[in-house]
Amino acid sequence: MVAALSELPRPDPAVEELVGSVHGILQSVLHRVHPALEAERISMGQFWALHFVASLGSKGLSTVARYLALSAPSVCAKVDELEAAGLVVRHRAERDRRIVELRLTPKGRKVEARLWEEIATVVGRAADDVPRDDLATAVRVFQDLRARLDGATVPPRSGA
Amino acid sequence: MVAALSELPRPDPAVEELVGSVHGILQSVLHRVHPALEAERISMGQFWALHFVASLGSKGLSTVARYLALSAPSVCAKVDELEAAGLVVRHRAERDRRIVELRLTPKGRKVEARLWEEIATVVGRAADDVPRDDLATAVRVFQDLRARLDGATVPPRSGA
DNA sequence: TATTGTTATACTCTATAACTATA
DNA sequence: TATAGTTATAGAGTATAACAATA
Repeated sequence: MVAALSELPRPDPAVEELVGSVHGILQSVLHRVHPALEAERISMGQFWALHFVASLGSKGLSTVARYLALSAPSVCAKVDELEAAGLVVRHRAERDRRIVELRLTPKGRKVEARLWEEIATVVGRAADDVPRDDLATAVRVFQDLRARLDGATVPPRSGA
Repeated sequence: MVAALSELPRPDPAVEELVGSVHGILQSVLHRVHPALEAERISMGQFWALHFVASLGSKGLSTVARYLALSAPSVCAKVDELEAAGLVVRHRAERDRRIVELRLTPKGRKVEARLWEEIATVVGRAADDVPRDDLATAVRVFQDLRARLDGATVPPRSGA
């Protein structure tokens, strides 16, 4: 039993620290932004959908679904809600009429901007006394990591 | 309309980049770890509960709930499952018999270790060519941010 | 045939309210 | 009276399967 445990030493503590911190931060931030989301009458999931529709720029629904790591039907339902709220519009692409392109409405852009403003305030306050260089390094490291992780984008979800 | 938009400039782009990257990374990582979770027969939520039970060291259920940013009943249900799976044990504290302390079983420790090993592998692979110093800086920045954000731990959830 | 999106349906997760027991 | 935990129940969120339209 003891032997079995020693065959499973804690892996690189830096990784656990990093992932644990990341998880904790994201939770804290999103938790604090919750009131702002309620004020805009949208859910967390809708916010991230809005974010990817905005940042991917007129891509099809399934592309957005892939970035959200959600199934197409889930995203389809979310888009229904965002469309009903007047934040997003669908329209068929001409060159391939199977594809439904998504775009933010002006209202959608405003809502997204307000929410990022809120997040920036929360994070900015916490990052207040973090040296600018260190913060810039952290941003760069995370962009690199994301690029590397997204690079071999996870296949739809093949088992194991 | 244009004027209204210009009153809402994109906030500090570094913050949006950072939070966006963090969100993307966490999603990628957790998505990739999904098969390992399935192999251990536990859900993502159960994994994080396991993590906090392990890292908080014999704290009560509601403390764990606060760290998970979940309601007590939700965590209570999760602990039921973890206990049924033989990963966690409950026992009443003697000094205050209202409190239910939580601890990992040896099996729970092994499962947690294996999953962190998997996460470390995934992240480690992506972090392969990131300079060690930069990675260390990122870890430090995130620990600071988390400490700052957790510091004024979000109250139970007062509206607005 | 393969792909994009949608609809129908069931399951998991989470929360609020009400209850028990300790303090 | 207040706090820790549990039970009961309802609501979001998500997935899989089956379908429609287009390539």
